[in-house]
Amino acid sequence: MKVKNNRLEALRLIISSQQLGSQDELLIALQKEGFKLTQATLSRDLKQLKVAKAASMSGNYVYVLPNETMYKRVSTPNSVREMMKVPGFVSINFSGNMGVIKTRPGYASSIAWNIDNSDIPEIIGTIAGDDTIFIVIKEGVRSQEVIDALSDVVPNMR
Amino acid sequence: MKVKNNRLEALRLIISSQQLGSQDELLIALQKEGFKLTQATLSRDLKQLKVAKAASMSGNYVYVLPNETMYKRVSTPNSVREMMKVPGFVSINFSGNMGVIKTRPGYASSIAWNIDNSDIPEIIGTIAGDDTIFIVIKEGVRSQEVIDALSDVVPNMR
DNA sequence: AGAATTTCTGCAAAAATATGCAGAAATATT
DNA sequence: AATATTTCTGCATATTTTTGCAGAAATTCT
Repeated sequence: MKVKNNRLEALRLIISSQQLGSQDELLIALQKEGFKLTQATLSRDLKQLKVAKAASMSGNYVYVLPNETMYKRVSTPNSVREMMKVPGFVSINFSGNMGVIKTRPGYASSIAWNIDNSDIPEIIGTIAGDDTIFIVIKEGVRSQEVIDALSDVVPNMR
Repeated sequence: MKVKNNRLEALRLIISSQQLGSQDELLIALQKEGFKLTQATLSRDLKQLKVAKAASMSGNYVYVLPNETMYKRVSTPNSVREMMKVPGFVSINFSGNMGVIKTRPGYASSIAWNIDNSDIPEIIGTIAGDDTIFIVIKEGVRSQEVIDALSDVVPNMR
């Protein structure tokens, strides 16, 4: 849907450049750009973009774009959490039979080496760049199984 | 003021370890810790801590702690697009949930950087060699949607 | 193309959040 | 210690945000 995507993109641009503090303000800014929508739709757009509202230095509220960091949680009994403790590890996400690990710059190949040399049957192979690792997962294996296997097998991952 | 500072600290801890989605939930968590306060006060505490509420991956809302990055603003609304004006794009093709971008030699990492930093929700990660970029596409997203999103940030895409 | 299915959106109402005000509590001043 | 000053908080209410629902628009399937 072309219109909506454009609108989301515009919204992102608006938020990344201006300090607006209510949905009404955002709404007006969007309408100034030629988009026609209600506050309800805007609320949904914001939810989809994961835009957050926080207090600013100046004592007002501002809408802010999301980033990795803000979703980090500590001490949850989740194995992904455990993996966060690996030096350089940033995040892991899945799509279909692929997994993508994000690392701090320079860490990808070292982490990928650990994975390769752990003989995890759920993983067919990996390829590493500087801060990203691609993982190809065996057909029919669920992502949670991969996460479990990774946090179990890979040495010094926790 | 001892009590308030302790409360703010506790609030921070709670938010950094749990995923709570409304002030009432936070309120309950705080009360479980022995703090006595109303929603109004909590609202003020959150404002002071600059805690933000954003959508989570799971479709709910979560309160998140602030970080530097989220207050960054760019000078002109179009600067993102400006930054993307990098020559070198050659072609793009898809297979399953993967995309492959061919570039002129040496341009891949620069274009991939632009893609990564434009926060395109349809793309969960990229990896770049010298003249090739691999892209992993979010589950359920069609290739045309990716092209649409990319054409905003990669010049000469179509 | 036409039907079936999915996504999107406005409306209206519910739910959640922010805030003016006045008194309470804490801190500073004399 | 008493008084003045600043900070904090609850109450009640205004404001803002979210959402169920039903129809519209778009997309996918036959």
